[in-house]
Amino acid sequence: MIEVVPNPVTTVMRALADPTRRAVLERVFESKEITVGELTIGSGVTQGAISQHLKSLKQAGLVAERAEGRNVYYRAAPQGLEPLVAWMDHYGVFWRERFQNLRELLKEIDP
Amino acid sequence: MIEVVPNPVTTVMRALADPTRRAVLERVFESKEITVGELTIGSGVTQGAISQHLKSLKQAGLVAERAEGRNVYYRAAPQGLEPLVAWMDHYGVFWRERFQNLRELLKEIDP
DNA sequence: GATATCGATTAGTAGATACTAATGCATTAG
DNA sequence: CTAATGCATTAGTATCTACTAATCGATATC
Repeated sequence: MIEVVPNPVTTVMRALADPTRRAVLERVFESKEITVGELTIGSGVTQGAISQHLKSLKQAGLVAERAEGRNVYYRAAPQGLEPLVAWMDHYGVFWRERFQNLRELLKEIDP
Repeated sequence: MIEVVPNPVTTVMRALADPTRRAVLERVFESKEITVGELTIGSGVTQGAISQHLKSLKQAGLVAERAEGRNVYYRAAPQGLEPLVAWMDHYGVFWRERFQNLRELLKEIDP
């Protein structure tokens, strides 16, 4: 089954399917902004590999970038996860399972 | 970065990353129960391929099976998506984005 | 019992993908 | 101006993956 241009769900899922890449994304999510060099440290792979992963993540719409001098700062783009949320939503799993948590959360935020 | 046994998030994401396999899962989700033969029809791939995809999905905990005679009936196992939900939950994306929808949904269910 | 059907499994293959090492291009520092 | 740093990109490689075609075991049908 050929998809000439993969649909957004596929793109996002594929981006998240690799543990190294997901680890990169998680670090981006946890920091307000982070450079490629910082991401490389402790990643276990080379700087080139990190740049490649960031490219995938950017294409998937999961991160955004800002160049400043010779550094490039990456930041999270959580809207990129929307296709995934929509997919799960459609298959119903979500609300039913998380219902209780939800209710509590709503109370906390707006009692 | 080696993961001898891939963690559950990776397993689930990988299972969902392939469009053909995801299409199979979607059909399982939409039917109460469905056989391998039925899934093969209109899938665009061979019966062998479908069996292989079902194996992945089963390993990911996304489907369950029941043999009856020479047929095997597959059904959805939505709890298999829990690792994905948990992952998204942890990175916060979920609630913030869906907040409005949520609120409405809650009202409908329990006004 | 012989034959057909269902589904899993296997071997083989083409293409994808995650990585490294090397290089190139800016930008900053000396 | 020259050297060093930060990041992207490229070419090359090993491994993984999605598929087919073929086969096998089990169950059902004739």
